[in-house]
Amino acid sequence: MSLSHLILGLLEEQPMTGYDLNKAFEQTAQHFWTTEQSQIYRALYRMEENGWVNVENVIQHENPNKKIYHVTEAGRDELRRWLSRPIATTTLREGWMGQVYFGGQVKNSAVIAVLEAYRDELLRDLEESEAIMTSISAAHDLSKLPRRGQFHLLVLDFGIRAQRDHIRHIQYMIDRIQQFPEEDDHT
Amino acid sequence: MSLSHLILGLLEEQPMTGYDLNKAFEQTAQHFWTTEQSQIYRALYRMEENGWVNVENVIQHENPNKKIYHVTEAGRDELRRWLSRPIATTTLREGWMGQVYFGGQVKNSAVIAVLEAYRDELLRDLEESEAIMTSISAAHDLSKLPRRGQFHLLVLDFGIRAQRDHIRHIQYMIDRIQQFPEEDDHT
DNA sequence: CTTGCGTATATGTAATTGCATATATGCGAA
DNA sequence: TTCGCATATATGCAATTACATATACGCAAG
Repeated sequence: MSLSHLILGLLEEQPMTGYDLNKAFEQTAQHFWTTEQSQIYRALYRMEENGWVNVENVIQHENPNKKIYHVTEAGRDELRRWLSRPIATTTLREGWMGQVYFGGQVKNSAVIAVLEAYRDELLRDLEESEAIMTSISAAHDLSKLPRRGQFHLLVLDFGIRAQRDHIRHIQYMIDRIQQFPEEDDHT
Repeated sequence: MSLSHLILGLLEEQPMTGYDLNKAFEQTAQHFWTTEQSQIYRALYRMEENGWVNVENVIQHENPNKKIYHVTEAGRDELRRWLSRPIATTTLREGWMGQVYFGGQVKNSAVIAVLEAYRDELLRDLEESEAIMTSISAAHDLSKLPRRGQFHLLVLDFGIRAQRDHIRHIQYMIDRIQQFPEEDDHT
């Protein structure tokens, strides 16, 4: 259950509410983890049960009351344990590769169309990431970022590099498929 | 529920049993999809309910009886629909990136150790894939593979290229982290 | 004065998953 | 003859997920 760990990481940097966490996932962590808003609240509930976080109730007047979550000592321990744990081999679930793998069952042009649309979508994502990177570079002296920020930026940088390669490889596949026969040669 | 579609793809190429499908996933499809044996049987049950497949009961004497699954016309339709469907944006769940993202909360050496172990594991996987590719190249005249096989090989090739880049990027991160300060500079 | 938006937390529910376990056959090795 | 292995199918169960929906406050625009 890694969602709890990611939340732990975010809360350790800055105590916040479920609502804030959701925004953080949409913005900051979007490059490696997507989740539903409802999962965040359920995870926070479990984490509180585990004693990883505790709640500060804040009464507000201009907005609904809110609950700010703080990491406990036990939570910090768990976070550090997770951070040093060998990376769990992610369960591979790349359905799109299946769509190429079985491409022999439709026309080349169908596979190519699917891959081109995918490539274009990835390109849009890439441009977004690059824009974020550009705006960070403009706003900060990168060499003077706090240590924490250097790790954040490293992940963003990795994401951009990986995405570029990924797009390149998709294009490579498109080019290759263009040379595939439409039907088997039965000579 | 993409598992059913992958099963559909495999069965369309060759009718087989749940047991065979499990082996196919372990061997052939390992590069883009991992699943539990139990999920395969449950998926087959659902697919039968949907009318995507039907069952041929085979009585055996040297081994337990088995059920060979065949794709129906409805299943073929569904398969072709899936193959031409826009690629669903995979839910990102790269927990390991979180381990780097929050690396500021442990020592550089801890993050590096985690990444080095990950890199080595990826290298072992890569070598396996390359060995498979080599043995296929040795056994077949690649230019004379049936169309279906060309798609299979393309995916394997893509997997190898992506894996190589991935390892390269992991190494890049390691090199970068080696230059990170151990603590923030409070001058 | 009512409609929509941003803030804020939460539940309902069906599907799906991971992981463990049960069951059964026949073969070959110790 | 007993043990393990490959073959073969299946269930139990808790955890987790996706997706939809409910609730509620205060502000600003029309």
